[in-house]
Amino acid sequence: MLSFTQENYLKALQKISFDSGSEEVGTNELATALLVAPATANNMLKKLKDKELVEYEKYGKITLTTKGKKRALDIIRKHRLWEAFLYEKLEFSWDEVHEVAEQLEHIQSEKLIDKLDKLLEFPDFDPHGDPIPNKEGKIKVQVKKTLSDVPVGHSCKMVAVKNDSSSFLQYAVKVGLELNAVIFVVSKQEYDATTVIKVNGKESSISQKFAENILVV
Amino acid sequence: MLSFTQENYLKALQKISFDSGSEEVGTNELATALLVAPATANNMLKKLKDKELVEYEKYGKITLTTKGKKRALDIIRKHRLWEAFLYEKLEFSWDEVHEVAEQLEHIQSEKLIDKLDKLLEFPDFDPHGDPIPNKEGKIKVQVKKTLSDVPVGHSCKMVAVKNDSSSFLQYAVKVGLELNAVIFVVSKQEYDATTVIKVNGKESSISQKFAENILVV
DNA sequence: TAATAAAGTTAGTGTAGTCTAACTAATAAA
DNA sequence: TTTATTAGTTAGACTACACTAACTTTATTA
Repeated sequence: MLSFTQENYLKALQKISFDSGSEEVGTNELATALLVAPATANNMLKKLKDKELVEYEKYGKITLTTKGKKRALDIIRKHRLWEAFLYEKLEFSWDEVHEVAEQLEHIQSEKLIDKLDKLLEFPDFDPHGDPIPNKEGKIKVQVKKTLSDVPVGHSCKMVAVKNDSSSFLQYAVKVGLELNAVIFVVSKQEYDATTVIKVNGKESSISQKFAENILVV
Repeated sequence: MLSFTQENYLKALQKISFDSGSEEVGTNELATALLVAPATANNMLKKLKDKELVEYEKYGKITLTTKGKKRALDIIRKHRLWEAFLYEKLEFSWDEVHEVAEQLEHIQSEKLIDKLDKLLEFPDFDPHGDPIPNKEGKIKVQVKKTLSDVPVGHSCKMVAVKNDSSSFLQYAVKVGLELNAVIFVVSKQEYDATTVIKVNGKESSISQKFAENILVV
């Protein structure tokens, strides 16, 4: 049985290694992600090693074991299914789902998750466009590029965001962006790549930085 | 902010005083209900007193303050709404809802509960027939008698159970009983009040003890 | 390659919630 | 009304998770 806290450590490890594209994670990196002191993370790592959830030697890098990865993906699955539920069934907005799902992901009940999955008709992606792992931990991949890659005069469909911060999400909502929104690229500034887009007939000007955080197909 | 554990203490206090019909609760009684040692309960009581959630003097009885009672009813509200959700929307059976609701009741999000309430169309009772307090902690009462009070030859409708143990609930399911089931009292033994009932055309013989735990109108 | 900076570890503390063992107060029974 | 029983309390210890301060190892860079 894993504690709440231990589940969060596994999830953070999976998220960091996924985001960085590397299996190996450092202690400080983990501590920063979890907003704890490095000593705290170090301490927990010993326990996770005893439980054979991580591979880790003194002064070395941390990797999840197969078992650890399975558990982490299971938590991520629950998190994203709950996000989908809040968005689809309870009228939560895009930027509100994450916080509540952080709590709901720790509920222990296989039946609950299976039924939720069924109620939502087995979704492959959550409201942020992130893939929902299936029961075996398999993830559907979708080829994505960022909005900044789309040439002037072309259209695309938004499928995900790279950034979960609520300020980012709220700004996205403001310019009319939501999952599956159709975006037309009107023009692009040569100098700093500031882009004018049209969403639902409404034109907005967005920075390159913002465009790089919008994933499209 | 209350911890998980502290919420459970408040809920237990409310439940005990409701069940016994008296405001006053003893330390051992509380400890027994929570499956902890009396010393543990005593220890926690001091903290709850500091937070002005309970009234309590050394060697005296425990009562919830207005503030404590409000918090307790809020948790009970959440518990019962989740039970209703699991039963109505996720195909959980009668005897499965309690365990999962014990976890879900601690989720912190007013919006979540309001939306859940709306999704369920503002129910007054949970799947066990227990009343769901409204946002202000008000409870709808329903006049109830037990199945053992119904005379031979009469019918009644089941609205609640007095006992939540899973063995009891499973036996209830076995004889065809569920919320709103129509029960016809076929006959009653003079000696020990063993009763024969008919539910959905199926006859079963039940003990007096069992009949006393079924609430009907 | 030696000095410095960054990353990681250890030791010692604190808080929340739990326990057992030993005690005291209140209540019931002889 | 004295004694026995039950209820409640205190003291001390343990585990999980967090911290800070001081230290060690590894990596960087001058």
